[in-house]
Amino acid sequence: MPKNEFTCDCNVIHQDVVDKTIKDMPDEDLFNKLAEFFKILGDTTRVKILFALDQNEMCVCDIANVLGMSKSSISHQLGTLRRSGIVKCRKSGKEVFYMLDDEHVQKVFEIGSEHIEHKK
Amino acid sequence: MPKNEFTCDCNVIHQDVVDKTIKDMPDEDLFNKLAEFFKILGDTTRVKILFALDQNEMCVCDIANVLGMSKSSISHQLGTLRRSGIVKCRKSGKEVFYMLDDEHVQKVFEIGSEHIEHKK
DNA sequence: TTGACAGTTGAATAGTTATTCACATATAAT
DNA sequence: ATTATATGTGAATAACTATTCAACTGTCAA
Repeated sequence: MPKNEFTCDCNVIHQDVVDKTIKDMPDEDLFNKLAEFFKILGDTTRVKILFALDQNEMCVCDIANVLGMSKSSISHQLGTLRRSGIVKCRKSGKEVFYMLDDEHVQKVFEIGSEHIEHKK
Repeated sequence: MPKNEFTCDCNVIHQDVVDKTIKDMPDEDLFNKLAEFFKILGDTTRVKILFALDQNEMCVCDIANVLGMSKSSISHQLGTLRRSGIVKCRKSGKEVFYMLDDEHVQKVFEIGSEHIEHKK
């Protein structure tokens, strides 16, 4: 069994499994995008915002009040969520209404909740 | 409309929506656990490990070879995944085989992939 | 036009975290 | 016993990020 000295610091122990797994691994790009998506969901504030927006579209001040946080903080997070295509917004006078823009978020939340319930 | 000066820095604009949303918000604890779960999935290395383990149980060296990373780094990440109840392991001589311990991970991956495909 | 307010944004700070390094432990083989 | 190897782990570093702060834009009303 050859040592992969250029990629890692140990021998391949189960060559067949390693080869087959490497062959079946998707592109780096997919892994990066998947991780990015979950990273966005991996923050308590953003999870709360998304949960709230799943019930009603809301303006920044409303969300700030629901979460008990500053407008600025909420606005920063909404920017992050918008840039990643998870929420979208609609302007109306001085207010900006945010809403979900991704039906997958609800599903992922459901399954995440199942995971939590299961691990109790 | 009263100013919530102790919780945020702005007025409530849509009192009805805010009240209803606050009433329907789950416990802080659920949000924290959800965010924790997604945070675990929000790292390229861990996503790759989980994808690999979804195909075969593998020892640390195998995973290190598949990902082209150091044993130590992989071991640290496996520890994180194990502590969060997403993978489990089985010892066999000098080797430790890791495998998935959560059927929700596959489902969440599927939906995450759909999200990515959808956003192209 | 002036003031008030909704929202945005860049910089700074504080906290978190992934990887590396060095070392420790455990098991198997000689 | 000794050596080699498989894995684990604490500390350190570097990179990343959430929130705050201060300033700014845009819109409405007086």
